Amino acid sequence: MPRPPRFTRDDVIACALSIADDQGLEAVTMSAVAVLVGVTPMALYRHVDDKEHLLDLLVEAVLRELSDPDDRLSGWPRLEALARGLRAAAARHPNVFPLLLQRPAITGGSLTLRARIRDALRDCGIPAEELDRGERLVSTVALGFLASEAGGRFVDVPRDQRDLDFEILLALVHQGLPALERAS
Amino acid sequence: MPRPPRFTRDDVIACALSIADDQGLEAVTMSAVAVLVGVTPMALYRHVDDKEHLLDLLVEAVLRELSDPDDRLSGWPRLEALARGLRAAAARHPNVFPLLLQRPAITGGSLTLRARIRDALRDCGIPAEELDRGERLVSTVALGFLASEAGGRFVDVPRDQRDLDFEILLALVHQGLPALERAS
DNA sequence: ACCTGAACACCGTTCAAGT
DNA sequence: ACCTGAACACCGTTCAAGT
Repeated sequence: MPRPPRFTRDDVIACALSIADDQGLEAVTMSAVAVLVGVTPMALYRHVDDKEHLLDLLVEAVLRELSDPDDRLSGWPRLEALARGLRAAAARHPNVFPLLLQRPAITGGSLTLRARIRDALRDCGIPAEELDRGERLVSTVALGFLASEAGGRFVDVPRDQRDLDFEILLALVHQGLPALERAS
Repeated sequence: MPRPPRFTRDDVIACALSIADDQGLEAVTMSAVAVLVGVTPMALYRHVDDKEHLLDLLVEAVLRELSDPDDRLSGWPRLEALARGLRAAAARHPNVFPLLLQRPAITGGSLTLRARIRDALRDCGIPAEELDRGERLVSTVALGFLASEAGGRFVDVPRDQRDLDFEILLALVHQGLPALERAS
């Protein structure tokens, strides 16, 4: 007997994300998610391969929140806007963010983020053959800082100090871009 | 009846580390460690508070492997040597390394690492009031890259390219140091 | 077609009991 | 004092059965 599904994959993701935000990643258990969806844990497997898959979807959901880059910006300001958008997403979902560093960036959301970074770098004058490396360096520096911040490595550092840290890091990358051109 | 202990905390750490190296972090289960020690899982709790504590000890063990900085080096070369030493440790224990970003750096090993970085920065001419920030930035950049590398985010990037990435990252920080002096 | 109940293998951890 | 057996609460996951 065909029956209409009672919930969607997006429901699962939304519930898992809210648990992660409220109580941390380790609270994201299949049965906790199921309770929030209003269903038994086994029903989740209709929409999700397994727990690892669910975590990947969580990362995707966070990346999908990134707003499209402002078209009026170009070059360095555009790259900077990307970085600030990423930091805002990290602030909204600090518990999910460390996952970004843990798995290869091959899903849709992280691929488009990487493409956006490369576009901005090209716009900054980085030669085509250095775009891949530039993207790796920029995202490594950004994710390193943001994962540190989200992961609590800076808990004892006041907020305004961390804000300044971030600005300095941006300046560091900005002034380092010309060196990237020379690298090849 | 007093009895001599059959194993030490260091035995537990060594076994856990070898499991992590060989089969990954998720294979480090209390019972897997116990099997390798040659004892029941419950016996581990004599030497370790709980599993989280064991993971902290694992991080400590990796940090303790870092060799003392070469006294003949000073200034930037010394900082560079620290970074290369850290990368070598990450290469030996890629599965443990992502943990470094996950918890506050307040244990013995990471405190001495931080102190060494600050010492090297002072030696580079960074003013005293900027040493803390300098340490945060340097370790963030380094850990971000190394955790990315260890975590497999660069699996599809050939080794020699990653080596070059690392050199460029070092150069970026090197040339950015003067900006740090001006920050205050 | 969708969801569930029952069941399985595994996990971390406690505590009283054995030596 | 040190280790273990038994037990507990919890985990992810499967599969046949219900609707």
